Amino acid sequence: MPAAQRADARRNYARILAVAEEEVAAHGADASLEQIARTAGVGSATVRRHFPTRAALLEAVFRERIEALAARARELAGAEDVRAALLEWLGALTDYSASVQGMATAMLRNGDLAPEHANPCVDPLAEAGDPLLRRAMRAGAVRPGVTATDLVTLIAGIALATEHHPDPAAEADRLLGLVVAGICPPG
Amino acid sequence: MPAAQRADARRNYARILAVAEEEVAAHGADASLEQIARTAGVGSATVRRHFPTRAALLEAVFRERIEALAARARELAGAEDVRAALLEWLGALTDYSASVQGMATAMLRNGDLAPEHANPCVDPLAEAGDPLLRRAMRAGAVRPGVTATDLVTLIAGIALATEHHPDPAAEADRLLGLVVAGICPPG
DNA sequence: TTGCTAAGTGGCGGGGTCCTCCGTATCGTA
DNA sequence: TACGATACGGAGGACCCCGCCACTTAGCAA
Repeated sequence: MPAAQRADARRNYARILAVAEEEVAAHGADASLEQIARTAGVGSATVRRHFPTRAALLEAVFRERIEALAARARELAGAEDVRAALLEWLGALTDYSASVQGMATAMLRNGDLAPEHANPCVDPLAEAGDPLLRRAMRAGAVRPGVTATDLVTLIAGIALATEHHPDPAAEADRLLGLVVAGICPPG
Repeated sequence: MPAAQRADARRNYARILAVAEEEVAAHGADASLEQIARTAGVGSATVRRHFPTRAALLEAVFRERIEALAARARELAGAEDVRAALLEWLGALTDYSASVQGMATAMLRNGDLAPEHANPCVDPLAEAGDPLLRRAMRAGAVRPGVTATDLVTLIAGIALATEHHPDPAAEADRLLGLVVAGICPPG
């Protein structure tokens, strides 16, 4: 039995995904599925067959990048300076979320109606960042009560909030700095 | 010369605005203009005539509330404890942004294509919060480099990021707490 | 090589939205 | 009351999402 999909199906999947990447990069998370189908040279039904929901497509589009960010977190988990390691990772996450169209939206828009049921974008990132965060907390470099999901959520929020800024990445970085340091000083 | 609009125009404006408030409260910032027109018993062109863009409609919908929040800021500007005053205002802003559908979106989606050209929702809030912030900074209660626009933007981002949470207002408050205190402790 | 079968495809139609145009009804005034 | 400017609303075009269904084609088996 052919457990795997047919060859043409796999080919179409790849074509659609490639086109979707460009289209999302150009028009954000609200890119037209119809347009993607047209550019990929397939019927719109075929797009829907491979990606039942818009969230599924966005997840696929950003999967590689998310995996790369997760890998970066694992690398940094062995760094000497735990605080610097965490901050570097947060910075990388912020840069990417703020500079790539649709990324932040994909993280925050819970495609399915599940209230908090494993967001396929936030979850892997939070899971990958968790060890980094725990190490930093154990070293006293992070205030207690903070979770990895909090950090990812905050960064996604910052990215969304700076989307219309002239230089989103720079502004997002600046805001991240404020959040890390806190609005109110030590005293 | 009738500088003012006609009586029926004023009536329609009010009807549309009232319906829009309900509709936005129910379906968020993406509420259907067509549906609003239908419920208000007017043609869709009439809606567009009074509110040329969706942003204009959202601004009108939230105008009163924004004004109320600005008034609260002016009240608090005379409070004894400057730090507490600022925090209370930020809390009020967060509560409202996170618990009312469409508010955060209205603040962040720059309707017109102007890059940073006076957002009619963020601007009045930032302006109203500015004295509060300045007083707090002068008293050393707030880290330098923070602007009122930063605060409003951050809160809007938090509100958007917690939109799909079971209890958005509570979660937003918690995240605001993290941001105020900072991720990294005093050391 | 040649059928055969089921996986895969794509076009079509329905329902919805946004937006613009333009003939018409209505208000306020002379 | 009659007129002119103001405001209205429906029609129509463009786009989009979505589900259905008849058709094509890949891949296995004889």
